[in-house]
Amino acid sequence: MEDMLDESVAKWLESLEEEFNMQDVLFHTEQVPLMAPQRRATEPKSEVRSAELVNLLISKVYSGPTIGDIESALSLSCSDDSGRNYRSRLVCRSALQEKGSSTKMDKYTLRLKTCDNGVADDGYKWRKYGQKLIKNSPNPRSYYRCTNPRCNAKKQVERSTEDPETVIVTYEGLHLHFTYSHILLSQKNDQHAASLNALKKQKKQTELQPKESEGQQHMQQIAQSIQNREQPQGNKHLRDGESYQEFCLEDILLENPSMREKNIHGLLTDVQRPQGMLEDVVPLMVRKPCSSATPSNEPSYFPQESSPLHYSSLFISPSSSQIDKGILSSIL
DNA sequence: CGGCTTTGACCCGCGC
DNA sequence: GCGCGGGTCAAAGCCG
Repeated sequence: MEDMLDESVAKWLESLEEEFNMQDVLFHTEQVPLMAPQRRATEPKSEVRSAELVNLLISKVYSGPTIGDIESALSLSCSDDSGRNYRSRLVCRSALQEKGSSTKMDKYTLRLKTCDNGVADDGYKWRKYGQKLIKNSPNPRSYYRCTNPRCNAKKQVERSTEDPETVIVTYEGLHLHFTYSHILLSQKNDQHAASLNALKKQKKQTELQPKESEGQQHMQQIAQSIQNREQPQGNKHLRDGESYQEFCLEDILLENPSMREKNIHGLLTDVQRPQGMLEDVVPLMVRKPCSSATPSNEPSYFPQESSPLHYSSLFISPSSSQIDKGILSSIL
C-alpha cells in the first residue's frame, strides 16, 4: 500500500518536475524568472527527501500560490520599473524582503492607482475596524478585516504622500474562501436545467475523455451539490458575511476531501473560471485594476475582462502556464 | 434593525 | 522603566 503510494507520488512528482521544467523553458526566455527557484533539473531525482515529498504533496494539494510564488510574481511585476504608465503598480516590498518575524511572512504591500476617486473592488468584503494617523504622514491609515469569520485576512490602506492618487495597500494573511465575485459567477452559470444536461453530456464525454473535463465535472458536481442542498439544516448555520453557496461549498468540501483536491485543481485548470487561488492573495483590483472604471486608452497592465485571455490569476498552474505567459507578456 | 464606519481608548512591541 | 508609535478594540453613531 505504502509502496504504491510512494510509487504514484514519485510518478506524480516526476510529471510535476516535467511541468516545472517546461515552465522554466517558457519563462526563462524573459529576463526575470517568474517562479520561485524550483529544484534544479540537474538534481538527481533520488535525492528527493521525504520531507520534500511531503511539502510538495501538501503544496500540490493546496495548489495555491506559495509565498515564494507571490514574492516572485510581485518582484517580477515591479522589476520593470522603466516608467511605463501602468494603471496599477506593484511595489517591490514583499513581506519576505522585510526582515521581519515569521508572522510577517504573509504580509505584502501593493501600490495602486485609485480609479475615478472610487474604491476599486478587490472581490472581497472588508470591514473597517480602525483608522490611525501615522507619524510623518498627512494621510491616515485605515485598517480593514475580511468580513468572512473564517478568514483572518486583513489589509491596511493608506494614501501615498507622494501621489495622492495612489493608495498603498498592505495585505496580511490569506483568504480561506472564494471571492464574492466568484460565488456570484458560479450563480450565474448555475442554471439548473443546463447544468443537468451538461452533467449528462459530460458523463458521456468523460467515458471517452476521462481526463479533459475532469475539472469542469467536479465544478459541476459541486454546483450540483449546492443546488441539491436544502437551506441550512440542523445545527449548521450560516455565519456572518458568508453566502449560502459559500457555506455549502465549504460544507461539501469538508465532507468530501477528495473533492476538495479535485475541485481545487478544477478551479485552477478551468480557464472558464477567471479566478484562481492567487486571487486570495493578489486581489482583483490588482489583477484587474479599475474594474469599474471607465474604459481607458492607457496601456493596460492586466487584460480587461473582454480580453480573450479572460484569466486574471498569476498563479502558476502547470496547465495554465501558456495563459499566464500571455498575461506576463502583456505586462512586460 | 443590522451592518457598517468613526473614533477615542487601550494594548503591546520596540528603542532609548 | 518609560515613552512613542502602530495595531486593535469597542462603543456610539450613521445609513439603507
